[in-house]
Amino acid sequence: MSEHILDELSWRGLIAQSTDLDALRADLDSGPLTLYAGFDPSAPSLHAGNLVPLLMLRRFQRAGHRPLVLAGGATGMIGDPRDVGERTLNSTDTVAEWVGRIRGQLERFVDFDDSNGAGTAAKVVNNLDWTGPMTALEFLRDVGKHFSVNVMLARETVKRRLESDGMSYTEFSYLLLQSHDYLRLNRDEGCSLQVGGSDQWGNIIGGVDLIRKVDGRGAHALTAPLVTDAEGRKFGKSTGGGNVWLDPEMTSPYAWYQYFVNVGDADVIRYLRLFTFLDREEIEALERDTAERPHLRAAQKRLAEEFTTLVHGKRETEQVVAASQALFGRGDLAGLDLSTLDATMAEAPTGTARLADGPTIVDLLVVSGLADSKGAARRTVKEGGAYVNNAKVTDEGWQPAEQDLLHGKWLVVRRGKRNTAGVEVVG
RNA sequence: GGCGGGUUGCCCGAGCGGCCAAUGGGAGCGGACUGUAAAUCCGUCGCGAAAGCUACAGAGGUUCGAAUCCUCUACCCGCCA
Repeated sequence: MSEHILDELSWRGLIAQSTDLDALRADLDSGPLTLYAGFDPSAPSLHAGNLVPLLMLRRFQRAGHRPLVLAGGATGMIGDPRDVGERTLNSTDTVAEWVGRIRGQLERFVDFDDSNGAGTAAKVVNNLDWTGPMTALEFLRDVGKHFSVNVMLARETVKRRLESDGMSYTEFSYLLLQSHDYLRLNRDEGCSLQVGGSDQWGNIIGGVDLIRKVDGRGAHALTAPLVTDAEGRKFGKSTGGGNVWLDPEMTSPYAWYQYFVNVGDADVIRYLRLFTFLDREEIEALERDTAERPHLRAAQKRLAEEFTTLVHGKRETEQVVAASQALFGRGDLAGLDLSTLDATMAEAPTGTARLADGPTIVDLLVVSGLADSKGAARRTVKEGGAYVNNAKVTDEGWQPAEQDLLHGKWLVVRRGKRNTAGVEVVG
């Protein structure tokens, strides 16, 4: 008998808040239970943080339960209130396009196969399907009547917003929409557990309350902690700024891998528990490795490899691992054979330059995307952070010569310790 | 609808009509240390080689000169109706 799903979630650190866990356990044990998590299209792609609840659905599915993945076609039109301020509404077209893209990503993480007859095949739903046709009067009478403004005003986010820049009625209503989703899925799909990030707790509980008030039934809620790094910063905001996106056009697989291979020691073990399916023994072994032989970065490499495979597939992962080894290994770049070099450059960010134009190191840093402007590039050189083919360049006017080109066409340009790119020299 | 307050660089936030490309903090970036880690310390932080250009919600105006004054517009906040 394998470990109970709730026990697994517990040691992985995936349980932040919950309704009665014993009651949930009893329901889980009495057969396949239907659960859901929702994902709003607030961007054209999911980001790494979204994977915590998404993978949680997968963990439940592996344990014999049935996941519903909800794409927030309706809630995405409204916007979940956040602490910082009122959101700008996205156009209907934008939301529709983003829902489509996110839906495609969601589908990759759960299993739709029902051939084993266990009744655990996943299903994707879109809350626009039931929210869209609802009239304002229906919404106010059937949903709104069950919510107390007094209670809503007491919510942390609402309080903070009222103290700062206020909040529109639109965003204030978000809770009702999500609560209604849970009610609908409870009725139509027999869904009795909603999971999400801990910032969703209030919204989830709103649904639990609504189900009890309207249908007199109990429902469960479970949240995972928001992923932050050891400094408490919101996950995915460090390293070059910006989110780490699933869409390979927005965050290349190479960049994704690099992000996770650079995770700090203080975070890596926790991330392994949150983002991978490695078992407890394996993670504990990596924890010992990190403590005893930190310079080998075994845990970081394993995390990056596992997580990249999960998101971008095995083939792509092998390529970015090879590329990373080529660029960061101690091996001499000149010793790489052409096919390895070409393959590496296919993964790394690259730019092109013409030798005839007499590009300087400053130009190379800019065309490779390593520097945002010539001024920034010049600064990098001045600060001693510029390298070509692993050799430091200190002269702003330095220009590559024919014999600098690897295999007659590549220059490997680096800014600082860990930002590397290729420049293909033509003509 | 009335009255009052606000809108500054990635974020927060200061800013006397000239000395403001704009104080300070955070983030970011580079260096030293190490391990493509953390912490720490140092440096840096609109674009441009420079002249200069673009910037302080938007549009006009006053002035030799405006982020700073005036007018209108948009958005936000508060109080009153």
